[in-house]
Amino acid sequence: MVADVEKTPARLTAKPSWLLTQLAVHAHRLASDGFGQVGARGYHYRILAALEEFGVASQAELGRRCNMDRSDVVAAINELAGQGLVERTPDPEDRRRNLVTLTAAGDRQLRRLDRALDEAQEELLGPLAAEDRQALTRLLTQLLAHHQRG
Amino acid sequence: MVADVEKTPARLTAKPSWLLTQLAVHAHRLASDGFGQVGARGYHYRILAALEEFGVASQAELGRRCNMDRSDVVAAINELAGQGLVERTPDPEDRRRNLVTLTAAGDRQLRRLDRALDEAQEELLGPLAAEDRQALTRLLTQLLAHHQRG
DNA sequence: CCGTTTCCGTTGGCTCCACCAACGTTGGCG
DNA sequence: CGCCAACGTTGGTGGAGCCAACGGAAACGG
Repeated sequence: MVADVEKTPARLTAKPSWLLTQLAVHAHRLASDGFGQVGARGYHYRILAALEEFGVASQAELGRRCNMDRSDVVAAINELAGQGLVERTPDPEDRRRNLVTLTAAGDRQLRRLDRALDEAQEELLGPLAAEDRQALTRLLTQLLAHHQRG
Repeated sequence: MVADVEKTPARLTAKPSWLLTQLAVHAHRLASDGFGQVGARGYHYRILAALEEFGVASQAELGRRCNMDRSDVVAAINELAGQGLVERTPDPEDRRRNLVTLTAAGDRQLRRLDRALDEAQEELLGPLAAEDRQALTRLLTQLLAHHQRG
């Protein structure tokens, strides 16, 4: 048993974009598993979080806040409303808009998802010291901010 | 023009997993655009890179090296072979296997993709100083290594 | 030696996330 | 008023990561 390591090409492992996307796969899997155990996905969490933090909002607003396409917001809200986690009512002051509100059940679900995500977070950062976690967060935040403008 | 910033929820922006996956979206888009201009996608690059670095390999080997599912390797190699970038021949010493070889055209394509990816890389890391790039790479590598064992 | 287990390639299917185009409705503005 | 912009909705695309199942082929164990 020579082990035959089967390493992945240096061309890949050397590129930050590879590291980033591969690690994102793990991050996504961890978060997804946590969400899945509560019967939700990423899109649902994003919307619930936005509603909790900023209150009632139109679907378009939610899309902009959560970095989601309008059409995906529609689908996600259909599902959330179907579970009674969210209410969709026409805006009397602008009949183009729908006002989306967080229900009490939605708030409870959000808290469950928060717990699940926190666990995923711990597992993701696993071996990193607090100092390293902070450095990583800083660098990622900096880069993300840059790419959201340009 | 009040700008109406429409910030994204702190619940999201505070989590490394959010930063990671969102930034990965940008990274993926940059790389994908580059690849697309040469008529390829990520899976193609991975396989060409593995072949160049380690030489002839079976499909299963390629899958393990590039972190791809066997079935996805099949599809990617169909496409690469269709473009003459790769050759698939049965292994005379193990009739279960196919041996995949990089052609001269494949090698040229790989170099084109390398250039495209290097540009994407530059754009991705944009505002980061060399020191920060190094730190980021180190942290990501460390985390990725951890998650590929467990 | 034969049966079981493992490996390989292939087909077909699924989910999530990110997008895009088009349409009808509605508001706002020149 | 007429035009344009915004909104919600429908329907569709594509990449990437998976999983289940199959038949053929090799390896292994009794």
